[in-house]
Amino acid sequence: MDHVTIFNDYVRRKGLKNTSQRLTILEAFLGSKLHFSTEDLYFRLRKDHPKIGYATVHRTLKLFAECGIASELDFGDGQTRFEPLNADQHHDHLVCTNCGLIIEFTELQIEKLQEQVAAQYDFKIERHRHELYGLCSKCAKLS
Amino acid sequence: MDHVTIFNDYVRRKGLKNTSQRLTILEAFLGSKLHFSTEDLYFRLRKDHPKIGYATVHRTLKLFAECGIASELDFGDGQTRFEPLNADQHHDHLVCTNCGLIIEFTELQIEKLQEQVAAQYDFKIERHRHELYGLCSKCAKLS
DNA sequence: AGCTTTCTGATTGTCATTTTCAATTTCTTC
DNA sequence: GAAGAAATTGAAAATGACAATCAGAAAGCT
Repeated sequence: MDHVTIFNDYVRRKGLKNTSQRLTILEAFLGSKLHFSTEDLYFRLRKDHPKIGYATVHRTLKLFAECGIASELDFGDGQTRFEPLNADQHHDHLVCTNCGLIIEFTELQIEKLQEQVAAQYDFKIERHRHELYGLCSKCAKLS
Repeated sequence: MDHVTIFNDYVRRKGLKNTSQRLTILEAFLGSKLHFSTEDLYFRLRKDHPKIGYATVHRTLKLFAECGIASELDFGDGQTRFEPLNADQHHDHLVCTNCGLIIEFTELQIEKLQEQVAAQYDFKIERHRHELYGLCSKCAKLS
């Protein structure tokens, strides 16, 4: 089931409406580079769709997160970022504190160990956040 | 070396001053329950020290983080929390999304795997954030 | 004690995000 | 297709945590 279908189902189920803005934002969202902020997407949309307001972009991205096709990222710089979410493959992030580069990584061992930790405390994990902050290869060499 | 000594050394080294407010806040900080916000500590101090302002509490907690006796926690609810930091033992957190309970955990295996992931990308980790969100034992039973 | 520097606390500023609200659009039901 | 109820939009204002400002107060060196 692709992102568009999931979104449409969600809209129908919740009694929401299909608007041209939502469709436009959805397309831009899917065709976007990863890890963008509301502002990023707003300015990108502005070229072809100058009438779409910031609030609408913001509300629609929250809607995407709600229905499970986007995940919200918070790298602690005061800006929420979004990325399209694929149900089947989870990943976490390395964040360069110097140049802002973001690398995605997958480590199944860590995921398993997390589950073990949670089990130890009789805790039911809904989601997690795992980010490694530091210097990327290039920035480490410069300093 | 205890927290008070570290702080005093830092103050001396940086040419800062020892004030009664800083001492008061340091004592409250060390005697505090874990994972509190600036606001929490401010209101707690207010009972015995009504003259200490919010800004001073805020600046002093940042100072603690700077000199390494506190760590700043961000659980994504829009409030920065603080906890006294012990140099020798790192831990991460389980956060109950229902009741707000916070459990600390340590898992050396995960720390090691993190290092391996970083090495793979030639990345130099400065710090990390690892949080598991979900339902604690009690809240899982209620729902 | 005098003097320079830092600190304090009330207030104001900042900035991303969220809410408001009137006008518009969607979508069901005749 | 038109009418009406309900949701949506976009501009603007509100919110809220955090950071900065600044005049008066305190610290600490000589």
